[in-house]
Amino acid sequence: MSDTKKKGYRDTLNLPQTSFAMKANLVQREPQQRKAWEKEDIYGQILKSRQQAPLYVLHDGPPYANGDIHMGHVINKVLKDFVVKYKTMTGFQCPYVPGWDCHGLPIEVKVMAQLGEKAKTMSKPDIRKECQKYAGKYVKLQAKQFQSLGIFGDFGNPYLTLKPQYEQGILEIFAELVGNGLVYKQLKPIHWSVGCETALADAELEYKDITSASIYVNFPLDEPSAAKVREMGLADADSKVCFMIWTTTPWTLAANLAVALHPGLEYVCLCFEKDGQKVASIVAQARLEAVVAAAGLQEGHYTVSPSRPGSEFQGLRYVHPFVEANPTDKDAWFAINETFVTTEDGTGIVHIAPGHGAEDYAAGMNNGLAVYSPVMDNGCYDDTVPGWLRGKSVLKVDPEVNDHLRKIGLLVHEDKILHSYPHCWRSKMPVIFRATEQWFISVDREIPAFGKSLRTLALEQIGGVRWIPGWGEKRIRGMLQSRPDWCISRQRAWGLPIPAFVNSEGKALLTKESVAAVARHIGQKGSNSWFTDSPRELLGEDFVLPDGFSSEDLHKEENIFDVWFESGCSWHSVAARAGWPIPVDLYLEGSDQHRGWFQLSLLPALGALGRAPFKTVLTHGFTVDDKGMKQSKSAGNYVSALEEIEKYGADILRLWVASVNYQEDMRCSDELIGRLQEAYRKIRNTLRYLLGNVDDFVPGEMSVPYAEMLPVDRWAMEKLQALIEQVHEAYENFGFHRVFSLIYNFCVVEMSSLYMDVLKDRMYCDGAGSRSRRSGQTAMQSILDALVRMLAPILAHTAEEAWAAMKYKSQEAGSVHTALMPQADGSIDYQAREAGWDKIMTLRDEVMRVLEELRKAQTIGSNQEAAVQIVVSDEDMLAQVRELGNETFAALCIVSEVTIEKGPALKITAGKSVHGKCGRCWNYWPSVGQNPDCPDLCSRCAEVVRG
RNA sequence: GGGCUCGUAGCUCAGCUGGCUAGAGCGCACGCCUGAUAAGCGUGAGGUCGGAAGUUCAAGUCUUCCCGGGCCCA
Repeated sequence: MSDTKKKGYRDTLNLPQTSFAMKANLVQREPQQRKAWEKEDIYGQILKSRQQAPLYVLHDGPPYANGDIHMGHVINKVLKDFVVKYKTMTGFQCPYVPGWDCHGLPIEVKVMAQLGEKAKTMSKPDIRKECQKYAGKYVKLQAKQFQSLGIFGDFGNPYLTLKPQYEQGILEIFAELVGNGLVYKQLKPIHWSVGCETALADAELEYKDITSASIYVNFPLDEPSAAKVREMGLADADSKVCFMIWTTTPWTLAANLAVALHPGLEYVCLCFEKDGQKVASIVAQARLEAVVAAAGLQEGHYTVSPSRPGSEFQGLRYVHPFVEANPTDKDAWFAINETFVTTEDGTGIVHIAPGHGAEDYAAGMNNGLAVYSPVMDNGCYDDTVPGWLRGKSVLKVDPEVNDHLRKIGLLVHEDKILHSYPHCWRSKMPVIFRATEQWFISVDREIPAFGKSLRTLALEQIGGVRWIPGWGEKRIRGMLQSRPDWCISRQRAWGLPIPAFVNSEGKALLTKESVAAVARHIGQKGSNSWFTDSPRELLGEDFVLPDGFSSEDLHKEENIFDVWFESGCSWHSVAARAGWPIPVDLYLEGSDQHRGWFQLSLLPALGALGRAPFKTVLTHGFTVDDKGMKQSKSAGNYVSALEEIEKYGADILRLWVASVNYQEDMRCSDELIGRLQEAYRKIRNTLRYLLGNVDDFVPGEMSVPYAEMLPVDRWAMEKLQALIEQVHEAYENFGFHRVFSLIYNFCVVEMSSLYMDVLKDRMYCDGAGSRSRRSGQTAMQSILDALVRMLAPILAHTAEEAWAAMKYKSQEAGSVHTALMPQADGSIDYQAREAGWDKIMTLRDEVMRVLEELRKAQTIGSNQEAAVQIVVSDEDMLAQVRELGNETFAALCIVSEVTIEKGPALKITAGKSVHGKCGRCWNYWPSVGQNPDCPDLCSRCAEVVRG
């Protein structure tokens, strides 16, 4: 056998040819691509190319500058990148300035730990410098990691909350809030971290289950009050009358100033004997059973008095169990009425310590109590408590308090309770409620300029924001309705100082003008200058001090802002400063930010401008493991983002992000991500096949107009138009997983298994320049060109690679990312032919089933060996196939021959073709052997080979 | 404990305002091809739509309860 014979006619075929490799090699190839992008400043180029275009601003929420990036970051940043790249490709100028949250406890705690003992001898500015170094390190690290995902943005000039200009922006907004009367200082119980010695924001709390003491305590009434209760007929003359309270925080009893009863609930005296003494404990009737059970009282060993409403007990006085003299300058130790008292647990009588609880505080305000908090920063009692408690840590003192109560006979019952309790996110220690002087932003004070409170404004304005998904509005509304005033002060070093001064009388200086003055100074010299410069320098020489203040008697406070206030001003410090209109177009973060950044950006913007900072808020869910459970390093079901990127490449991760519905929890594991490789390969091979078949095609001069294309090519064009429209709609609605499934299904179903397979004969075997081949190439070129552009936002690297491999493109664009999205060709009415094609495809499916039978019987191997006879009853189907023509339908089924006739029922029979096999195209056609010059070829191939 | 939210084949998703025997792709099984070849094609098997009750002529689709996730809070 000669060499040519062995090779057959292979060399005479138009086989696919392309530089676009089948093997992606993403891990090697992608970094090169990114280097090229960086070299040509792709981000700058894109913006330049859109200078005159309308603006679309996605304002980045700043991640915390700490640690490596994780899957949460990947999802968030990749989704943002989808939006930015897509919007860019629809003709918008779409800047993306990434940012980092740089101040705050996590960094300070880490740095302090690193410094160890050394920290004690260091000044605040020196510690802050260490923190700054630390933040800078992680900004660089994360920026690099984000970019390794193929994200475009102004990474050379990100926004950092520690930059002087950013800080100035925060203070400018703060000045507005001060000017609008929203900022006040007050002694108020707040969550206090004993471990970190600072106030904590709600967002800094973690809830954990712990076991606490659960105690029932008798508070004996003083004699006149006890007499009144006896007069009410509730207690015998010889019994000790008490209020029975229940608490899970015995240490707060030292700060007790009152007990609260519900005015509308019925109360009774539970009379029993304790330590030989007759006791009459007042408790809510509804809690009687529970209290009896807790106290372990046996049937017959107690009696219950008639009931009286809580309102009748108001004003009755009691003796504090162990504090001898009222430590406050206001009245204390009497019964008050409060409607927050419930009968869900306890005794229906609530011990009130206004310095140690939110409701207690409110109750204290209502009833003229002092805000008494005998606990120091370190969580130990101060000197105003009884001697046996002084200096002791409130976190450890509960057993002692209980013992003491037991000794003096007032402890009715002691138990343990397992409940969820707030802990400090950094020190992991239980948090206490403690009254301290803090700065607050009021959500209920009316703002004169707007005639409404922040809360009212917020509730109004969120209706005008587009929330995706829609329930986001419900969620934030609920939070806004119930949120307390915003405690914005922290007692730490690493942050932006609250620019308040005090004089030696304790009077605070904090006005719109003073804040604005300090803002200018800090904008120039950074926030470290607060610690190094004098008040006069900070305010500026020309600042006129208000009455009652002098430069000589002016001291700087050392509170810093809650970091949420800092990031909550980014719309001003970043977007407004860049000249972008507020509200910006889009905020896009995890759904936890309804409480965090969304809400805490909304409030400053409303307080300063009276309007929301965003038009649209899009949220995504969180990654869970493959069983739907929360991921954690300790549970071992944690997926490392960096490892995944390194293992599969960025485009696989991007494709994974696109493939899942981000509005819900996203199941994530190495295996799940790995599976996307297969989808990727299918898409890549589709592009490769199309590229390979249009390699010799010059659009324009070789193009065949749609109307003159072969039917199957028109079908492909029609499918493409439908795809373009659907993909467009999906992108516009941020439905990336719909984009993915549309494109992926198109590649698998319409292209790979049908169109590309069917067209092989024509593309490979027809004359290279034949009209029929050009018809197919015209369609393929359009499909390729559109597909690459539609994929670009998702497969950022691969689309660029394919774009580069395309010899001809529809647009003059060096990078696919500067190109525009394809638009459906309005002249192609893809819906008109749909029903007809459905019939044809249904018939094709039937043929496939019959052929499969033949294959099973080993009558044929490939479809080309078969000849098919079809009897059709459906008139419409018959008409459709006739219109298409037998030969075309045969080609569509990739069989050699088809006959079709009308009959009573659908019947398909098939067998091995009786004709000879063409040595070139492998079809079994009647024309094989008819040409004596080429006895082993069909007439078509003979013609092509002879040229 | 409260607010919001999710639960359709092994996986990722469709199933609009309730209406034929619940769909797709992947994966899987079994074949085919060897001129897209660490590719390509075909056929097939997989679901009591988390569970229970109810409304209705009719429920994956509405109501209630329960179970199990997630985020946020207490």
